Amino acid sequence: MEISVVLADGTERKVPSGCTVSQLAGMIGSKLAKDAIAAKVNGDQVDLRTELHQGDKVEIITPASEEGREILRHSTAHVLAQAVLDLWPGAHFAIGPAIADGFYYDFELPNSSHFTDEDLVKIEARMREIVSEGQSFTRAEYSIQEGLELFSEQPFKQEIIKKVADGEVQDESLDADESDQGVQGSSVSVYRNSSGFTDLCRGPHVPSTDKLGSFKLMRVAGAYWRGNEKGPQLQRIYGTAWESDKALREHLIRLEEAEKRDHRKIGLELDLFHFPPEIGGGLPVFHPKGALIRQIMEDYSKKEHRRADYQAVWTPHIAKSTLFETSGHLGWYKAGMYPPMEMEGATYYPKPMNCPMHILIYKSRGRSYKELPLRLFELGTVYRFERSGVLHGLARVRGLTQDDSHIFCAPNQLSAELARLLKFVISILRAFGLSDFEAELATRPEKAVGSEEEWNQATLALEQALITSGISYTIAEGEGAFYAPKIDVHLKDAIGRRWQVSTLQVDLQLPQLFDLEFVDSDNTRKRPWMVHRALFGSVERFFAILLEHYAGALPVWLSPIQVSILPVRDDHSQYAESVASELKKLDARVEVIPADEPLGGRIRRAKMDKVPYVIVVGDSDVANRTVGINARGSNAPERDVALGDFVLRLAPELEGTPIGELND
RNA sequence: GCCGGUGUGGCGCAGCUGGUAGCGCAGGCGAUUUGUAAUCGUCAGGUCGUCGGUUCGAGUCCGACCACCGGCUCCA
Repeated sequence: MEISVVLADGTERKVPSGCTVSQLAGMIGSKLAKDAIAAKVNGDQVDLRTELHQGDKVEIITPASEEGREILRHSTAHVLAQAVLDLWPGAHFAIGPAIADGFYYDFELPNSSHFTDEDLVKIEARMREIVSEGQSFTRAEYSIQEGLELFSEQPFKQEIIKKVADGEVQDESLDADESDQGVQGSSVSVYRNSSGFTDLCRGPHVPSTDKLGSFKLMRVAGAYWRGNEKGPQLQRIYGTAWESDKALREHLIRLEEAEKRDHRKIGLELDLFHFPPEIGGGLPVFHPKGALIRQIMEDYSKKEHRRADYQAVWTPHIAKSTLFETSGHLGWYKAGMYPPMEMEGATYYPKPMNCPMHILIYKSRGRSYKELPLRLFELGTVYRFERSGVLHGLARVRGLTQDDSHIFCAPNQLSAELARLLKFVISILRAFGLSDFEAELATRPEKAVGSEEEWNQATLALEQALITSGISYTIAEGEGAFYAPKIDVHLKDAIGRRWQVSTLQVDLQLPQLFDLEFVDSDNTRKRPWMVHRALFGSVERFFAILLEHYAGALPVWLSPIQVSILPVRDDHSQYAESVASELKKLDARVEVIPADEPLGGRIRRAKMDKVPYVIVVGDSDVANRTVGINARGSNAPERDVALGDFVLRLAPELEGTPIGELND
């Protein structure tokens, strides 16, 4: 008896009935048979041992593919669990999914002991033994009851099984980690190795551990069970796994490259900022070059906001508790606020957000519909009491400056305003050379103020704006701020990392809490809607993103020093100065480095400072009014370029900042 | 905040099982005047994160705290 199956390329193939995926792979080619680790049959991932049926669409999965690597990583996570359970009898294991570039597994060790870095070495050695033993992975199905018995010593596995069995959650509402764990409706699937190690798992897995091996355990970390801070804290081991040693090596090199881009490291090397412990964690000081870059960013932001009809305002850093009581911050955001200060019988708090202050400006007098949308803008510095463990260079600090604005508009203006705003966001981010965006629409969280209907209204307006703008977005259920749904704009930097930058929030609460109103054209009083928005997110975080995106080599217009001029000998310094003053006419930031050190050393230093143009001038340049140009990123100097030509070349780069695209 | 790790001159590091700190770069000074990624010499600089403890003696051992790194949770 023969059946026919359809291969990935669409061709049909006759195979004997009862044929497995693995056998099919063998018929297609011996290399494929060797490489195959799993397959996709009619869209579902399955093991190689799976029997084929008439009409099945079959796609063989090999390691060097996204799906293949995911399976490798998942299987390697199982080997990790097996190794840990071997080495720590009585250990409990929880979940162990594949993640980007690798995998992890969560454990609870006996006597609440912890893994150390040395343990990783031992575990990895044990894992390599398991791999070399070539243990097979075999799938089996059990009833819920059998599953509970099988894992009677494993409370976390039991919890996973029970949670679904009790109907407490629907399968589709499980988060990705848990839905990988092999519980579906009334049965559980488990994978058993030939050694006897058994894990709850949906699969598929590689047929045998000897398909694995290009992996490395990276680190241990604490992780809460089910992400619940109040629940038990487990010991998580992270690892990375690849289809080949070469791919593994390349990944490790990529990590090293990423490390070199770390803004904290670059900040130190380029002398931009630091975090004095004397001041306190998460509170940076900006050195002259860093402050200059900041200033350029801020100046650009201010200019563009003016062009987009925002009005600059300025507000203080602290306010009485009553303000934050009215705004609700003391009710909802107290944990994020710095502790209060008592003064003359009043209690003052450093502001965690600028909105209440901007609202007071709105309220300072009656407002007419003619003024709306009213856009108040401030580079507002706020203080947030971030928990010590979350601080991360400039990307997560306790004192930050937001390019913050609050827009007050009539309800019927909202969607046009949001669409305009998204366009503005994109134009600003693009001006900084960032172009890979994705938005997230964050909806009502569990803990929220305001009625469901209001939330729906606001969320709808945001979604409408997203659709109009054409920017791709996903919905983040329940991720909104307590007072408002929001659009968060994420961007991808040069090496593919995601950062959250801009945020747009439609707030229906604060206008009510502060009883805001405007007089409409029909002479009735109406409540405005309010939009909170920050485009950089925070100046500090955006600064960090730029440094990492450009690996410190900022575009010319953002570079603190744009041109270094190096006279070859002392007697060229007069000419060097004249070149400098020529460039300064263009507002270029120029330095002349005197010839009291050999040229090679001075060039090296300027290059390491990532100066965009290193100019060398010597005898022939003095004679002919030329320069030697070393452009950043090029290792071939250009000699004898006419000074005038260099000026023409530099001028547009100094401008750098594209004019914003907003002109409605 | 929680789990693991780290903390030696401005920066990068060495300092073995406890016997009172070294190197390179950077910095000062002097010499060198140099055509494309490190000129030579010389000088100075550290109560080894802080506080407490063990010890005849602690950078080395113990404890607490602070800061940082990697995660978790949270978030601009």
